[in-house]
Amino acid sequence: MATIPRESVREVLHGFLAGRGLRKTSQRDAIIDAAFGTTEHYTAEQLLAMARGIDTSVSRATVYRTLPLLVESGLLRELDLGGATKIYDPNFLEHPTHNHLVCVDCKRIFEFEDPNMELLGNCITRRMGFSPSNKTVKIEARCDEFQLRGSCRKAAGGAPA
Amino acid sequence: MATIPRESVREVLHGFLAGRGLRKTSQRDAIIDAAFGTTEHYTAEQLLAMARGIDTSVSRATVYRTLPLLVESGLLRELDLGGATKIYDPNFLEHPTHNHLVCVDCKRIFEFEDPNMELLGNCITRRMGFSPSNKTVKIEARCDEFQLRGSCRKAAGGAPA
DNA sequence: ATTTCTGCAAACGATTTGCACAGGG
DNA sequence: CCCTGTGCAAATCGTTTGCAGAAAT
Repeated sequence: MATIPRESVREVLHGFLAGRGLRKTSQRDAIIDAAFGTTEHYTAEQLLAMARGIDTSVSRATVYRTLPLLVESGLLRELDLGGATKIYDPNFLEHPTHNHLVCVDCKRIFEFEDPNMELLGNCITRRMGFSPSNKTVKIEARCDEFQLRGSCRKAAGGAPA
Repeated sequence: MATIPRESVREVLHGFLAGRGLRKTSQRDAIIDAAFGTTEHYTAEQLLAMARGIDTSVSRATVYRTLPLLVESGLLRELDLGGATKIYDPNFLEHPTHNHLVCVDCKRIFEFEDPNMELLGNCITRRMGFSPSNKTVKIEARCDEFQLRGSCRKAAGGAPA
């Protein structure tokens, strides 16, 4: 669960921005560092708080304007897990094909990676006459331990919703 | 692709409402008939239009208040396909485990059903110490035909986004 | 110098809600 | 009758955007 060196992520993004004629700014750097300085999921609002911890001048608007850039760069992934707000996941760099299980009891999000799921998705897509571009699997499930004990200790690996 | 007889869907929902101490009203009936009188996907706004085609007195608020009931009854499924608005899918009655492929070229939504996907999802869930409750697979993909010809005829089976 | 960025605050759009009356049981 | 359901319009809430000044190239 090690974080990717901030430096290299920054460099990649600086290249991405340059390629689009976009500029390198201190606010964007703060947002980038905040976005990839954790392996937890976060919302736009939470990212704003984290970025402000690095540079107090970062505004909400800039966060909302920067997030789509990070997503388009391919380094950050946007998740639609059902709630009203979008959730961002910085872990696709390390685990490009992982997916999510949401516990309906405690609402925590657990990540999983499964090569069979990946292969099967590709097969189905091709069989339908398409070329795979992006696959999203969301599993909602009840925690067995929670059912038995009324509480669970699965905290490790899971992020609160 | 036949629609389930409206009558039986209505009866099931009347039972569901009664079980909760909720009442049968003409507006709810219009919304139910509209919701299950098609196999196309729709948004809340589109359902409002369809319901008004049956009973002009149906209001937007009632549609928004009724939709969660239909979803909770298990007859209607809410989809988060990435857009700003939620999409509703009345086809889970006939195909309880189907999933969706969204064409990134034409934005159309195609449904598919695959028993292996179903089994694999269950396996992964159990392996993680959970009991499956609900699985959602969304595949975004490029249409091969569109890539070659610049247009495609896959309309059949697909609903426009 | 030229353009892109930024913060602010107002605008937006889908959805939710308070209210007073209508209507089901 | 009692209590839930309804339409209307206002309120919410996450997100987007117009603007004028600030900063990067």
